[in-house]
This record gives sequence, C-alpha cells and structure tokens, in this order.
Amino acid sequence: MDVHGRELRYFTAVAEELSFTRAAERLFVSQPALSKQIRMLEKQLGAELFHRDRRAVRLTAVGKALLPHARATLAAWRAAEEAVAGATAAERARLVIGMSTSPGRGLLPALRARLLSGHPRARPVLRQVSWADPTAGLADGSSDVAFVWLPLPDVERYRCVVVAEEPRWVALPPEHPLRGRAAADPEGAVDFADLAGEPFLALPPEAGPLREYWLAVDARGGRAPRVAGVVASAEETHEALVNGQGVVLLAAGNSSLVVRDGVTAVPVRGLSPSRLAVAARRDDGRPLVRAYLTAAAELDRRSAPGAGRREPGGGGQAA
Amino acid sequence: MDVHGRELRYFTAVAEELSFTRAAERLFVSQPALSKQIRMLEKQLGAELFHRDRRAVRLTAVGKALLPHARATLAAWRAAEEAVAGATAAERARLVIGMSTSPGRGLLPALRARLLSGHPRARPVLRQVSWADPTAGLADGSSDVAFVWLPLPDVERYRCVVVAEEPRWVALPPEHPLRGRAAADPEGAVDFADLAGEPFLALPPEAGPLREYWLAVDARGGRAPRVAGVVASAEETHEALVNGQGVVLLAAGNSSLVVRDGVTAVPVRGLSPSRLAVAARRDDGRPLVRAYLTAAAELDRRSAPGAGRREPGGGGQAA
DNA sequence: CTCCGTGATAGCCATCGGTTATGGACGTCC
DNA sequence: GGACGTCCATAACCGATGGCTATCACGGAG
Repeated sequence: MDVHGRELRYFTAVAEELSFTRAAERLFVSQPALSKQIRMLEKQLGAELFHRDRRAVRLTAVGKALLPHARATLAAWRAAEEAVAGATAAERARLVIGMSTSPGRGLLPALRARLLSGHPRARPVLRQVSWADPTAGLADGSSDVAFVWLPLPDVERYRCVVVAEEPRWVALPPEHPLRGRAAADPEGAVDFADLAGEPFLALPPEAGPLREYWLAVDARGGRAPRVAGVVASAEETHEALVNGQGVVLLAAGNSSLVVRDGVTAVPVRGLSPSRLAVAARRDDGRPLVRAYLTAAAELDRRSAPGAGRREPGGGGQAA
Repeated sequence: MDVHGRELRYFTAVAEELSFTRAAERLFVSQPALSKQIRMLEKQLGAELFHRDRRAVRLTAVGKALLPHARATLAAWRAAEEAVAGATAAERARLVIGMSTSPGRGLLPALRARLLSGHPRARPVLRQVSWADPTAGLADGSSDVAFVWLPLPDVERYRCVVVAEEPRWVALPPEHPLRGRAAADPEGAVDFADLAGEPFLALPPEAGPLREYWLAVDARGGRAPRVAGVVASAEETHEALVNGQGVVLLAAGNSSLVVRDGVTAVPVRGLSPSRLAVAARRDDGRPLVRAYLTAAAELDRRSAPGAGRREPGGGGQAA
C-alpha cells in the first residue's frame, strides 16, 4: 500500500548500479541492510524486482516497469519538499503586526523602513484586532508583534518597548455641558474631578486592567466609575458619543478618530499620561520579531529622547 | 529527506477532515497515533502544518502548500503500484517455451491452441537454446517449459510428458560409402553395426547422458565411440556433415534440418527409438506451466494413442 | 457546574531498519 | 588445484519507530 521514500531511493540506486555492494556504498548503508530493504519491497509488491543470477544483477520486467514510476514518485516528493521550504521561508519573512487602531504618529512607516533595512525580505502585514483583546492578537498568536496600550494584562509574558507617551484627553458628545467649561479654560482643558461623575464608555471586560486604566480608576480614589456602555472599536465609540451615551478618555493622538459630527476632545488635568508600546511574546525569539522590537527601541531613543525608555513592567531589552 | 507514504496519507486525511478524531477513524488508527505521526512529519519538515486552535484544526500556509504535492506524490506511487501490477500480470501471462531445435511435427501450434483455449490471456514465447543445455533452459530458469530429448540429466527435478517417439536415423556426408549400402537395402536403411566404427559428431560434454544417447553408447556393447567433433546447433551439424567430418544420429523427424547440399539421412536398424518430451521444473506450480504440460498430455493421448504414455522416469501427472 | 468532545501526553509492546559476523557460490591468481 | 577475493544472502542483535490504551487539559453545551 504505502511505501517509504527510502525504499524507492534504494531501489533506484540498485537499478542504476546493478550491484548491491556498490549501491550500498553510494547510499552509505551496509550491504545486508540494502538487501533486506529490497527484499521487503519485493515482498510488499509481490514480485521480484531484480534477477540475482550468479555474477550479475539485472532488473526484471517488473523492475523495469517500476523504475520510472519510482523516480517520478521521488521527484514528486522532492517538489513537495521544495514547496514546503518555499512556504516556510515566506512564513518566516511574514511579520503580522497587530493593532487596535492605527497607531499613527508616523510609527508604522518608520518601523517598516527600519525593519526592511535590516531584513530586506521581510514582509510586514498589518492586522486590525478588536479592542476586546488588549494584547492586539499577541495572546492568541494571531499577531507576532503588536501596538498595545499599557498596562498590559499578564505583562510578564511580553516584551514591551514604549514608543509614545502622551496625555489622556476626554472626548465629549455634542452639546455636552463640559464643552463650555473647557472653552473657558486658559488651556482649553478640564479637570478630571469635574469629569469623574460622568457616565463613561468602557472597553469590554476582557480588556482587564486596560479597561480600568481608560476609566481612570486610579484617579478616582476608590469611587467606582459609572459605565454607560461598552465599545470595541473606534466606530462604536464615535457612534456612542454622537448619541450622547457618555464620555470617554483617549490618548491625545487618537482624538482625531472620533472628533467629527460635533464630537470634541479636550485635555484632562490630573491624569497620568498614557503609554503606547510595541510588544511581542517574551518567548518569541524569531529574528524578525526581535528586529522589530529593536527597531522600536532605537526609533524611540532617537526621535523622542527621554520619553522612550523601556516600560519598567515589561522589562528586558528587545535586541 | 524521505517520507513514508503513510505520513502523506495521514496528512491528507487530516487536511480533508480538519479533525484528528474523524481522520483517525477514517484511517482506522487511534487518534494519538495520528497526532504523533503528524507531529513527526511537522518535525521532519521543520514547519507546522496545522493550526490547532482550540475548537478548530486549520491548515497553515505551509500545510496548504504541501497538500497538493502530498496528493501528487501519493498519486505517483499509486501509478507505480498499478504499473507493477500490470507488469506482474503480464509476467504471469508469459510462458517461455525453450527448445533446442523447433520440435516440428505440428506440436507447437497444437499446444499453443490448447493452452490459449484454457488461458486466453496467456502469451507463449519461443526461445531457442543451445544444444549444450539438454534441459533447454529449464535448469537455469530461462525457460518455463521446454521440449527436451530423453534421457534428461537430473530427471527427478523435472516433470516430463512424452509427445513423440520416433526411430533414430543417421545423417551421412555427401559421397559417404554407406549411402550405397543404404540404397541397396530393401528398407533404405543401414545396420548400426555397420555404422559403429564411423567418426561421430557429438553434443557438448555438458549435455551429459544425452550426449551418450545420441552417440548410441548403449548399443555399442562397451566400445567407445570415435568422436570427430562437437556440434551445438543444427547449422554447425550441417556444416560438419558437408565437410565430411563425421556422421551423426538424429530423430527421424529432424532429418530435414540437415538434408541438403548432398547430405543424406537414412534409418538405422538396431537402435531404440528416440523420445521427445515436454518438460517443466517439478517444483514449478504456476498455472500456465501446469496447463502446458496438461495440454501436452492430452494431445499425446488423442493424436498418438499408445505412444504417448508418461515418461516413467519423469513420473507424475502434469495436471 | 458538570458532562462531552477534542487534541495532547505517557507508558507500554511489537516491528522495523540498521549494524556486525558469517556462509556459500563463483571467478581469479599463483 | 587450492587459497583468496568478490558478491549476495542470512543470522543475531539493538535502538528507533508506530501502534495501542489510559489519562489529562481545556472549551462549549446542557
């Protein structure tokens, strides 16, 4: 029924050498092993493949019939191996970059350029992940690296490089009372204390610590936030804001995602700045992954000195 | 490097079922065995072939690349098996009929017809064998059945069916003195006593008892024959006769092989008749071989009743 | 929350593929 | 003609492999 490729290799070798001894040498096995294998093949096929007359080894009619097919089968398998090698190389060259929303800030092109300068054959592909997954696909392996907001759940499983640190703003529905207060403020900002009682839009519960972070639980002094709804994408958030469902904190650089149709965003005093990081699974040692983290670290160090130190909880240098 | 066909079968089964459990059932192996095999294949190829996410099994890019090649390799091997099966069938249908000189006497067409009536797919092929081999190829396996002259060396190794019994004649060179004596004889014959002193052409020594038989050693009462030369074919014999090298005994029915260019052949009184048999190796039980012997036995029984009993030394019924 | 289905793992046993040592048949060399 | 060399087959042995059963881990459904 089935056959082992080795048997076909052995058979063709003997057919070509017309000598068990020479074929065995060529195959780097002992002559008895070769004899046994050929006998097994003959037994399996139910036909002699070689005439072992005294002195000479010759192919039988059956052997002659088999030879081209044996070669074809071996060739088919070689082709399979090459296809696998090609696909594996392509796979290795692929780097899936997960993100909740586009990180913007010129990060993607900059990192892409740095990655390709060191790994010209790399093929980075972008992948949008629901906000329900704060690891942007790292956790379930659907991303190789990801743009994530800190704090990250299970942060010890990941290696993080902070690439941006910016203040948290608040997005307000059209006609929201706080708009006036911000307008009257010399900085155009509002105090978090004035905001804390508002109904908030929140990330899904699966987001873990990140949900609390964007609800600014740390700044509430133990008072629970009022959660007005759950949002899992920029579109849902914008929709909820337009409907006046609640307010929502976001990174300053992300305000443009929701500011339209009357929605506004203003700075908030009294909140620590948010931090955006590039992350990968800690145990993922693939060259492309490491290179991407290295690129992020270097980019950071140059373009925004001081802001771009490694995230302490994430620990460890990427390169 | 090599791969076992089984692994490819397993792989394609899992790829088709997208479930290890179902594939294992289809393949009639346990699920752990299947898992292990797939892991081995993946290890050998250095790449994952399936995503085993919780709940679902999916092909990876590498697996997708492999699948068509795996199928092609399996198909190539199936084709090989069919080629072998075809060649084996052809081999089984082939019956190599060895003979020293054409047996003539209408035997070949008659036996061929009988063989084909019972085995329409049989493909009898004729093979001329040197006179040096009195078994006409049976001994070294180059013939499956053969027309042989008795007595046969190692006769217990063969199964024989006598198909013709006819007097021994003598072939004389042109101008040989005995021609006149034969012409003067009422039967056109000569007595062996008048012949015994002549130089004789003989078969090669390898022919064993058959060489003595055609030298009529049995009729010489212990006196050694004079051997004038060795002949191993009808052509050599004719040549030697034309040259006047010696005389030679032959079966009456074979005289036409040498009677030309002045060579003559006449009956010899005082010699037992020669016997032509169809023979096969005793341990050869293949249907076609047995059928040929059976055909010979039946032919014998019908067309020449009395003459065609089984050769005593050969023993055993063919059918 | 327990049961079911799925895949992975562990431990065991038979078979297989490899080795070395040896045997028998044949040709060659002195 | 006898010692030797060559070539394929066989025997005995050993580690790896392929199969099994039993069990675990985990997620979904009732």
